[in-house]
Amino acid sequence: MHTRSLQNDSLKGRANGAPAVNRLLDTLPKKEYARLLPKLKSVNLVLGEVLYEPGDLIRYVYFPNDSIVSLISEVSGTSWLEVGMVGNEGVAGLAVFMGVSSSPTRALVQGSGTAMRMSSAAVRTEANRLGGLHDILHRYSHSLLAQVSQSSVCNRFHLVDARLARWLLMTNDRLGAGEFPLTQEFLSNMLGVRREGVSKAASILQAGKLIRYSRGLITILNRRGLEAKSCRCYRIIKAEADTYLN
Amino acid sequence: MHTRSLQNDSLKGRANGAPAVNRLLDTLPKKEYARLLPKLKSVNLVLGEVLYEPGDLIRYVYFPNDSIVSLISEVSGTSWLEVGMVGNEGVAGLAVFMGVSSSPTRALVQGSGTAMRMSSAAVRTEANRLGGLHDILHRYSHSLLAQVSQSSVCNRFHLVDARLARWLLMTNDRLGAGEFPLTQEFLSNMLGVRREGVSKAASILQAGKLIRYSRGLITILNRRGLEAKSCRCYRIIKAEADTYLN
DNA sequence: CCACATATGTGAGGTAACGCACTTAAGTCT
DNA sequence: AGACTTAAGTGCGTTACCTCACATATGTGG
Repeated sequence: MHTRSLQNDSLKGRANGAPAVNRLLDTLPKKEYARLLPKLKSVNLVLGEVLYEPGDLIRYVYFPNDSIVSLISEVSGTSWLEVGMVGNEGVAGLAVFMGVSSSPTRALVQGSGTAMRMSSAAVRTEANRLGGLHDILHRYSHSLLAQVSQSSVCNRFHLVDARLARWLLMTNDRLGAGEFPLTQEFLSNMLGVRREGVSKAASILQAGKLIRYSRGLITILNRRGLEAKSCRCYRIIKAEADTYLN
Repeated sequence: MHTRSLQNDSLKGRANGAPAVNRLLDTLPKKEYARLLPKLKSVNLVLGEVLYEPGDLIRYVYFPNDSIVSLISEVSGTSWLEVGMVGNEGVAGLAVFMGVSSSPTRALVQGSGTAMRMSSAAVRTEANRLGGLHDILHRYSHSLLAQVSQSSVCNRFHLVDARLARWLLMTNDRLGAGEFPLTQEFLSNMLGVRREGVSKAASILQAGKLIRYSRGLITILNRRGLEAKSCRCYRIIKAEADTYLN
């Protein structure tokens, strides 16, 4: 739809100079990681890029470092909703590990950055080998299911400004940066509300000095405040994502 | 909350005399099934029974035959929402297979019937053995994630009567029976709407001669009509659940 | 600098669902 | 039979969000 080319300032606003690494891969024993390394390739993901469409053969699986991938579902051709968010705590393309070659959701790059890419064939091989990667992918699967479940509840019950706050916090956690390019139009597809609804919600957050935004660039001014404004879902999802990594 | 004891007429209204079996276990090669059999025990699940609470240690994993288990999430102490439904196409307690000992959702028996029960310890052993069960549980994980994702979208966008129609169809598919005991109060917790909302939606369906209900007993009168009334989400979820079983 | 595209703000009218307070109906218990 | 409990229907004011139709910015390219 709008896979528009976007700014190449993906590193702008990075919180610190430390290179972000995929935390899931980072849990692996050195030996196992060394074995996987030849199969991993670092790639740049750009905002708006589609990694795979629903039903498409998934060619690669992506372990984000400082990028973010949104898993989104379509409804009736016009509306969209993000059902899951994947950052350095996880992997996009889990279906392949599960022995399925496609996914019913679309994987859309929602935050520019780098990711480690592995071919689906290599992932399938790894899926048939017990060990560290196998185990951590299992635990991540559970974590992702928990995230999607909690988001489902959140999308059903909570007000748009609270959900926007949660979403910004989750993005901030994964992107590392406190400033990122995102239009309200884009956000409306993530939250499953009209653009005008995002406008209103964003105004509320800006009025509270929690964020600042202008023409597709959002800056987080007050994380604490955002956490207070967001629903408990943020903490619940974060807790689940943090603990599975041990 | 209301774990009220319920009627023992769980077999009433069964569509046909054929004993329902868990389709997931049914895909296993005879040899593997024979190996698992000693670890499986047939148990009766009764409407309202809680198999595990959020955070609880999960002791057993359940492969429903003709029973149904709802996975539900709590919001702010008062509201509930079903995030997933498990029948003979799946298993309740997948977290154990994923190497996690508890789940953030509550597993509530939503349709009485039998299930095959396996201890968590046995499941953990099986999880570390590649083979048929391992593979099918992988594919089921993907299917469940798809279901939860699609439900999330559905809960966000679709009208209560369409969602009720979908829910009744999904229950009908899993329970086999065209008649089942369920109060509107119970349904309101599944759909995440007020009891009055269920009352209104159910009236609409009854006015269209699609269902009949009275004091906690619902009868499906016109499946075709229900399918027309429900949103496309029903077909999408069903397709995903049917194909993963090959 | 000016046209133009894109991003955002706003207001009016509509609606599905909520919250609340009831009533009505259908079983159950003694 | 009568009291009681539980299930379900109804009406009303409120609300968050939607739909639609604009107005107003803020960049960008010729």
